[in-house]
Amino acid sequence: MNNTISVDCVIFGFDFEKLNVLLVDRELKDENNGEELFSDLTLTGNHIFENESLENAAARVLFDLTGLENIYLKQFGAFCDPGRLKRPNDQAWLRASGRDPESRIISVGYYSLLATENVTLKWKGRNVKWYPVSEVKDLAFDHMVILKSALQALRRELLHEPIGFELLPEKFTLSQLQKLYEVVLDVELDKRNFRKKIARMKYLIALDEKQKGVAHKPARLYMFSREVYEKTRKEVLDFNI
Amino acid sequence: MNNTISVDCVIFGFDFEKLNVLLVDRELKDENNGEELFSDLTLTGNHIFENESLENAAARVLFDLTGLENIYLKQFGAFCDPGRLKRPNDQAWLRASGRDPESRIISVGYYSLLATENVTLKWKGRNVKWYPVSEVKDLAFDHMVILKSALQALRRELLHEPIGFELLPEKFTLSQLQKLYEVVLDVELDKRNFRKKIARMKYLIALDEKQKGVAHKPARLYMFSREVYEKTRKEVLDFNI
DNA sequence: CTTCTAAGTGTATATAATACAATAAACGTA
DNA sequence: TACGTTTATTGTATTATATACACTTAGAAG
Repeated sequence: MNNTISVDCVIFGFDFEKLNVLLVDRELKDENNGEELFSDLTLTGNHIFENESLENAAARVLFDLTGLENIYLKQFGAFCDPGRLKRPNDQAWLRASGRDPESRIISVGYYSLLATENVTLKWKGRNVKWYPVSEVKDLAFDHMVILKSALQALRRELLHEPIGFELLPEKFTLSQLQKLYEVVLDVELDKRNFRKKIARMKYLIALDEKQKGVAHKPARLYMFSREVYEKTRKEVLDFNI
Repeated sequence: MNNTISVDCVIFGFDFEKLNVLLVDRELKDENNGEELFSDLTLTGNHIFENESLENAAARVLFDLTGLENIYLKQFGAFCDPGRLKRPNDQAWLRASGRDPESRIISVGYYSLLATENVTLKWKGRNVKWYPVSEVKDLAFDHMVILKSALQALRRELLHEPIGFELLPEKFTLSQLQKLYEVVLDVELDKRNFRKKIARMKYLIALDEKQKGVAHKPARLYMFSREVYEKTRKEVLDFNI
């Protein structure tokens, strides 16, 4: 019973319109006739090596898939699916792939945040694509449970920590930031009230720079200052029971 | 390489004065001369059985230790300590106990909440005691990291969900509830403002019953109604960035 | 009946949340 | 070059919540 622990990465990307998640189309074809045995979607995961930290394993999975390093990664839970690999589709895949059916017991979930704009993905031959989170209906194994848990954790985090910037390019407009909150939290926000609120975040730096090439009044660009954030961060203790 | 996954339970108890945690004094004596080889403190943990869910394993650890069931349990993280069992004290224990030094890689942390008043603990021969959280300075393995993480998770949770009641007996006074918040969050709260705030929680039910045997004006007793909570729970979405 | 102790309660002020609409800047096109 | 289209930007009035603060009351003990 080897390799009982894996990490699964829920890689979120924002494209200014919707929240996406990176999924692997795990299609498998018959070696003889090329017939597609089945096709389904999974999160990206991998086993952890001996003497490798969980965090490292997650970063490795992300790097292997995208070639990106120093990406925001947050652990959001450990999962064990008693019914894992028990579903017909998964069993078919097991038979076809020759994997050990008992090879995965526990998986530790990490979500990571990317601006899709920033990413030129190196797929290394795997069939990987962005899918709008709102349209993902079914995933292999218990990955749907894991995805929902990741989304819940992301929402929670977004409400209390300045992690939205991880989903945006370095320079962004306030409307883009607002849209990000609206999309992730699935709410509509008033433009003026939103700006009043974020005006209090000192770590949001207004640049002397504007959007270019847009067919309307160009928006001012802003950036996030981690330095200012670290300095002005007060111990968050709202006591809003 | 078997049994690579364990759960560790951080068992919090509240005694109306301070927050306590249940720790095992892992003292080990020489079989020949009865000399104490060392003594240190650990959280309570155990390996997970095959085909056992993480949640079940945590509940089992709690039950084995205390004889209690249906206790509030919350997963707060997965940990892997690369330096685990590398410290001199832990190595001494390893040699003395004859355990496999590689036997634990990952541990999944759960915290549980108890009113110490409610508990008559069945130690099953183990050397287990309540320790004030604020006085715990050093634990074996990476258990100090895990305890700090549990406390952080508990604080976060306490601010947003009605879990404080899990740390109180069924009937309690408002002053006890306030003290609980003060102790766990390490703040001082104004009595009147606190009561104004919790007056909004409909699931806090005032009973027609008072404290007895106290040498001052007796306080009214309250209880928590899970039913009312479930019904009146609005999707918490403060958008307090 | 006096003392001791913690329980219980209200008001004024400051801060934050919400609801709501007109003007400005860039581009494309007639 | 005037006009239409599109999104950016800004303020005020109202309501709700947060905070600061001190006296009276009920029971027990002596």
